[in-house]
Amino acid sequence: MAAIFADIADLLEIKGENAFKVRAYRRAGESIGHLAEDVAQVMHEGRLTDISGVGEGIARRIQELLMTGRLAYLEELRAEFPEGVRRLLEVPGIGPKTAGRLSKELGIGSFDGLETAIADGRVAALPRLGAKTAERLLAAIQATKRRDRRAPIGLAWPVAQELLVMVRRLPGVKEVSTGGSIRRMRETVGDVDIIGSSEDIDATLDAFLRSPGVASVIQRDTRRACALIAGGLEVELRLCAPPDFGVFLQRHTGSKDHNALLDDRAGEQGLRLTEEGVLRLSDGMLERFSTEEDLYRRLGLAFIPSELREGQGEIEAAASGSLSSPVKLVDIKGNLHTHTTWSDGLDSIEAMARGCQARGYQYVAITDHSGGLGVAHGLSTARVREQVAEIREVDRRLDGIRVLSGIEVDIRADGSLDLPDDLLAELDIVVASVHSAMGQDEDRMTRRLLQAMANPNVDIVGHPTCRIVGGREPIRLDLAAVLRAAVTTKTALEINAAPSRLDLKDDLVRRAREMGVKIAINTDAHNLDQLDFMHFGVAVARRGWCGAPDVLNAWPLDEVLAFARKF
DNA sequence: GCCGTTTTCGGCCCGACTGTTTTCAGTCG
Repeated sequence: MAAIFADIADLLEIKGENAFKVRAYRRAGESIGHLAEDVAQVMHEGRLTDISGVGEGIARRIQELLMTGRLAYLEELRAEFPEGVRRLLEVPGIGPKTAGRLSKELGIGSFDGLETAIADGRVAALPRLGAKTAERLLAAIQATKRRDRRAPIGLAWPVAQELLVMVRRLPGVKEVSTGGSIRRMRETVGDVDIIGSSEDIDATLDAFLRSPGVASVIQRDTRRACALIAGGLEVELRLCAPPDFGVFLQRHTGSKDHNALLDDRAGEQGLRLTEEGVLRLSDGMLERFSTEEDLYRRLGLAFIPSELREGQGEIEAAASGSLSSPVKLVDIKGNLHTHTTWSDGLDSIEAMARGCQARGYQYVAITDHSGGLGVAHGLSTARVREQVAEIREVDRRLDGIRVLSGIEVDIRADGSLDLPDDLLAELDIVVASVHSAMGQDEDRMTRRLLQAMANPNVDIVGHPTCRIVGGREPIRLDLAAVLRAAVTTKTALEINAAPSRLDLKDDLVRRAREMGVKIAINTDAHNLDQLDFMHFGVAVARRGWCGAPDVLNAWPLDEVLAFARKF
């Protein structure tokens, strides 16, 4: 439904409709996409217009969609343009106006059609579109065609950390931070934004563009440099004067929605936010802020952590003082999903346990695969018992960390588990996960998960939706039913911190949390290095508004074990 | 099309850049 409203917004924009009407549809779509509950439920309870950005008109559209599965309005809009116009918007340099003219005047609705029209000169002949623009568009189409999709955070984040170190050493630099979507820890990023302050902006930008990591320069402005770095990631460095860093960083962290709402709030207070500072409309004075904390305070708000800045109620919460502190990496006391050489991991039980100890954890559960997963050398009943003996032995030998016995037991296609109940009952922690028959329909898949959760030995559902970021769609689930069952059966749902999974994803985490579901943030590490994935999972939990009390492995060990016993 | 302890009508973020113009429309972030 969110995609449908985004579709409508694009088409209205191409059509040249009132820009605010366009924005209304777009905002409504985003609200629905982030909704923490089922839209149908909201409709049945007559609360559609409670959704921010949804009024009478859009509520009617939602209703039509839910009742009939279709939307006449969208179909009419689509009929006005060649199919595929929206794709033209993906080409940098083509906005709604150009897309509208290309489709209306030349009947273009595809990249290929546009390429042909550029080649035979029809594009350059349009008023206000010269030969130079046509040439630029041709290059842009070709780039778009072979463009890699957004970079996964797992790839971009380490690069950003290296860039921060590099930029910090450049001449003139005072402060440096990531900005944009990478600072908000979205699961994918379009580019890596680095935001800094410098006493000599020109010199810093020059030095940046000359540094060895920079492969080619895309653009250089007075306060901004954009470059491709080795590996193909695009990096944008933006700089301001040191006294303005707070406002500058805030502006360039976004999100767009968050900033727009913050602008509204500033407007209500007779202020206007700019890149340089806060403009008092009463006397035209500019207030400058070197820290974000001071800026938010000036607007009467508690500080809003960057991961929460998506325009999804965080400003209201910060205003009313109800924004609770999100969980931090240092709150994490253990890791409840790890693999070793006993199944498909690369390091021993002892090595993984020591690795967790080195990361400051108080406990770790060793959870290798069960037998059904042939490819992963899953453990049979006999091998589980052998492994438990070794786990107990390592636990005795190591001081300062508790090593728990566990398993990642496979949930079979029929919902039964891959190991007998009496064996599972002997283990400290049981993670149950789906690894096969992922194409099942919603009904069957939901029953499969509910059956697994109903088993009192199951403590955590691993990677609950089985999605792969940029790779595999999530399994089909009645999520509301799964969340309800998680509460009643005292089963935690996992945030799998592996950056390729990040499953549950942020908006589902928020929904789960609101229903009182406990979350376990686990690395699912298959080697020592992957133990460092934890912070990605913590970021997802923060984006899902989880505090430490919501996170099972932020609890002391005795409470975790009590939860697992389901008292 | 949405929204409201300044408003139920009149607002809704904005500055920089680019190419095509000769003062500005369109795109981008």
